[in-house]
This record gives sequence, C-alpha cells and structure tokens, in this order.
Amino acid sequence: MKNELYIQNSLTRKKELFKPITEGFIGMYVCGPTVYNDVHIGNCRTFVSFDIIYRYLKYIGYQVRYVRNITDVGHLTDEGEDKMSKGARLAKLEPMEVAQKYTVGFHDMMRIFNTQAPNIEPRATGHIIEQIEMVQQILDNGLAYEANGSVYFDTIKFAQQQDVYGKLSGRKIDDLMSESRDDLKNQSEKNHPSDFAIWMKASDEHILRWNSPWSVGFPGWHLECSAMSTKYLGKTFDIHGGGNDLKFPHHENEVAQNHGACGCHPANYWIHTNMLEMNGRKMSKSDGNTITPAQLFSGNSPHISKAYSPMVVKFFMLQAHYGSTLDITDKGLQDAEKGYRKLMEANALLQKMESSNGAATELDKEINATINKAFQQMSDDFNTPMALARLFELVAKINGIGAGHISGDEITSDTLQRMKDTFQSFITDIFGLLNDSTADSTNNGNGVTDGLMELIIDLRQNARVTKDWGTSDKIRDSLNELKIQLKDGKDGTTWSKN
RNA sequence: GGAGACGUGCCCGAGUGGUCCAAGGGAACAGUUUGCAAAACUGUAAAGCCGCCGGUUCAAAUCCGGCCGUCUCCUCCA
Repeated sequence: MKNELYIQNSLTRKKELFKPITEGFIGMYVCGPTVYNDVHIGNCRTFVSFDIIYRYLKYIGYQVRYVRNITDVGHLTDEGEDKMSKGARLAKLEPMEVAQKYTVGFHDMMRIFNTQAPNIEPRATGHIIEQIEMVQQILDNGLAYEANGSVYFDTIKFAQQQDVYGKLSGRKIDDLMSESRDDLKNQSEKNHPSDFAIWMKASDEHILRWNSPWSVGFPGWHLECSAMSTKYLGKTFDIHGGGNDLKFPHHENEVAQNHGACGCHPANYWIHTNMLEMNGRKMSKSDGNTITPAQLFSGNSPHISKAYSPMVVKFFMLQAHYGSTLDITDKGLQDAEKGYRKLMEANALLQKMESSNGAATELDKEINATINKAFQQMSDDFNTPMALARLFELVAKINGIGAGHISGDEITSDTLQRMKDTFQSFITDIFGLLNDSTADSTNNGNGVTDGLMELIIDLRQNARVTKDWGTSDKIRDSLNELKIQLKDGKDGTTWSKN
C-alpha cells in the first residue's frame, strides 16, 4: 500500500520523488501565524493543508517532527511599528498579553478544525538568544553589516558569492537591485534597498527589546524561522512549508539567512499552499470582501445564507488541491455540506456492514483497484480532491449494497474489511474529519434536546397514524422554522439541525 | 512596470502528450420511498472539442508563442 511519495517542490518548480534525509524520519517546518489579531480563515486553510500533509506522512509510516512557530516579535507594520506592540498599545495591554490572547484563539481554532498540534511550537520571543547567535554567525561570515546598532543582511554580497538569492521566489537579482519600496524604515542605513534587517535597534518607545552585542533591540522578522528551524530540525531538513504569500520576502530571506549562518540550504522540499478567495476576489477587510471563521460557523455574515460547521468548511477545503486557489462561495459551501454528509453517512453504513464471505468477482477487483488508486493519488502531491473522488466512487458501491442493488456476495470479506479500514483511515486518520454533532442527531450529546425531540416525533407519529395531517404538518413546519428538519424514513423519523 | 499561478460542463473542481469524446461533489431530470413533502437512495443526461488565435507532434485540455481575463507576490499578509 505504501506508494512512493511525490511532492511539488517550489524550489525546483517540479514534482519530485520524495526522499527523506534519514530513512523513516521527516523533519517539517511550517511558518505559523503572527499572533497580533484573530486568526484569518485563509490561515486556517494553510494550516489545515499542512495538517493533512503531516497526518499523511505519519500514515504512510514516517516518524515526523512537525515544527510550527508562533511569531510574537519582529513583524513590523508598514509604519515600522511592531505588530505586537501596536496591538498592545491599541488595547492597552502588555505585548505578551496580546500574543497570549491570539495564540490561545489560534489554538482553539486549530482544535475546532480538528488539526493535530505540531510536535514543537516554538515562539520567537523564546529564542532571542538563538537569533542573536545567528546574527553573529552571519556577521562572522561576512554576509551582514552593522549600521547604527542595527544589523542588515548583505543581499548584494550574498548574490555575488552564490547563485541562491531569488531562486525560491523566482526573482531576478537585477530586478531586485533596481526596485524597492522607498518608505521602509531605516532605509538610509542600508547599503542597498534589497538588504533586510536581521537585528534592529529599538527606538525609545519600542517596548519589545532585548540586549545584544549591537544594541538594545529586537530581531528581524525572518530570523526567527531560520533560528528555530535550525535549532529543532538541524541545518538542513526535509520539508519547509508556508503560504504562497510568504515566498517573498520571508522565505527567500530565510534561505539567505541559513546560507549566511551555516553555509547550507535549510530545506530540501518547499511546499507552498495557495490562497483562499471569496466570490472570485481576494479577501480584503477594507472592501468588506472578508469573512471570519466565527461568521462562517454562525452564519452571521452577508456573504452566506446559513451557518456551516467547521467540518463542512474543512471538507470544502479538501475538495481543492492545496496548491490551487480556492474560492469560497455560499453555493460552494452548500454543495460541500451535502457531499460531506453523504460521505459520513456512507461510512457509518459501511462500518455496520456484516461480512458475507462473498466471491472475488469483478466488483471485488474494481473496489480493490479503486482503493489502491485513492492511496496512489494521495501520494501524488497530497491530492485530496482525487482521493475524495475515489472514496465517492466507493460510496456508490456501499450505498448500492445498503439499498440491496448490489449483493454483498459480490465482495469477499477481506475486501469489505479493507474498505472499512480505508474509509476509517482517510476520514479519521488522514483527513481528520469528525462526525459533525450539529448536523447529525445521532451524535447530539444534548440529552434534553434529544428527549424533547423524541417526544415531539412521537406525538407527530400519533397524529400521522390517525391521519391528522394538519397536526403532523404543523409540527413539521414549525420545527422547520426553528431550522430543525424531520426526516421520515422507513424505520421511523430522525431529525437534524440545519 | 516586474515575477509567479490560473482560465475545464449550470456551479465547484480534478486531469499536465495517446487508456480523456475529460474524475469526483453539487445542481438538473427520472425512478424508489412518502399521506403529501423534505431527506435519503438509485439511475440518466449534460463540456460539439477544455479562455481566444496560431504553432510543434503520428497524437494536445496537457508542450511552445501571441492575445484577452482572473488571482497572488514585488519587503503588512497563510
């Protein structure tokens, strides 16, 4: 079952056969959030994507060390103010209070999406010493210079020494040389506009500050990832991931820093996830084309007609490849909700099926081939939409057996068991999809509601037996207005919340 | 202006030289079920050639060039 794994490597822009540095082990670093405000739904997609990657790597047998940082210092706004400090100033809080608040919020959201925690989640402020050491190394190697208490990475020298700078983001050095924003803080201290700060001297009003050989100051934005990935995964590790928008300058500068400090490349494979859009346009707070996870879950937004559960949103994300842009639309979410329920219900049906010890028919072969294909496609750059498509092909078979259109005698007990394992593996272990309690009454843990619903359904059933359609329809319609849907089936009535 | 990605049925979204007259989901339509609905299940049909134009090839949605459009990045961003 273990297929060879292929990964689209941003570094080479090619799909490559994955070979770990140490057989059986993988080191993976993913750039985490800057915790200065509530987590954005786009962030959620990125981290859900990497969670699937992490889970799948483990599933195919690797021991993975997954490191995802929390950036709580160094990330400056356009005005040159530290994002943490700005958040603190506005809310009259300590910077660390701001960091803590949004870190907790971020963790809560990751839990809501049922992602697994990384093995190590280092914070930039917890690694100031490592960052200072790295600045020193880069200085020692002659690839940085000090100016007025700040230290800048010498991009020109680096570019002249080795043909690395610009490779990851596809930038041409000449272009970099000629263009740069002119409103950057401390621009005048730099030898060249494309140079970037790895240590910055703190102004008097700057709260986040540490002692260093050069000044009382703070580390540059890109440095924490270089320092922390090196510390926990080594100078060169297997996979580095992050959102597409981090390619430049963040990742490009990270690569430069690692080369500058250690003389080697940080990661063999770079994975970049693509952006989430809404209604065909980039999400933007300023023009209102934005939606928060909370709004998605509550339905409280002009962009959507109803609430969507976190698992529906996650399923929606899985229907697209991580490397493609994904457009959030109300209709898209509605479709995803139906697909998600169909998958989960088919799985519930499958897990209850009894083996009938059938023969190895054509159908049996087909099912096994489809299962093989699902894993093979998942191993082809984590192609979740393809794997999902194969699962849905199996759903048709499962429902066919359930409805009696297909005889259980057509598949062997081994194949049935394999199908059960495959669904369980994909849904639970790889995709991390949970049974959505709000969408499924059978999993609703609320005893009072369950009891009340049982009573109401019972009363309505009585009315139906006496053909009192007025009463039974009134119950049905009233519940509908409360967004509770009754489902009359052969074996009685169930309900679900919409 | 520069760099990158993309443009596939009614919608979403796979497919990156032949097995594609193009996966899967949703919608549509029909059937089963139902007191009627809804839900569920089953089945069917649906892209006149995969943005447009041209080229390479025995063979292209898939490679190359041009054009049009969308998105991302160019030191705020997952």
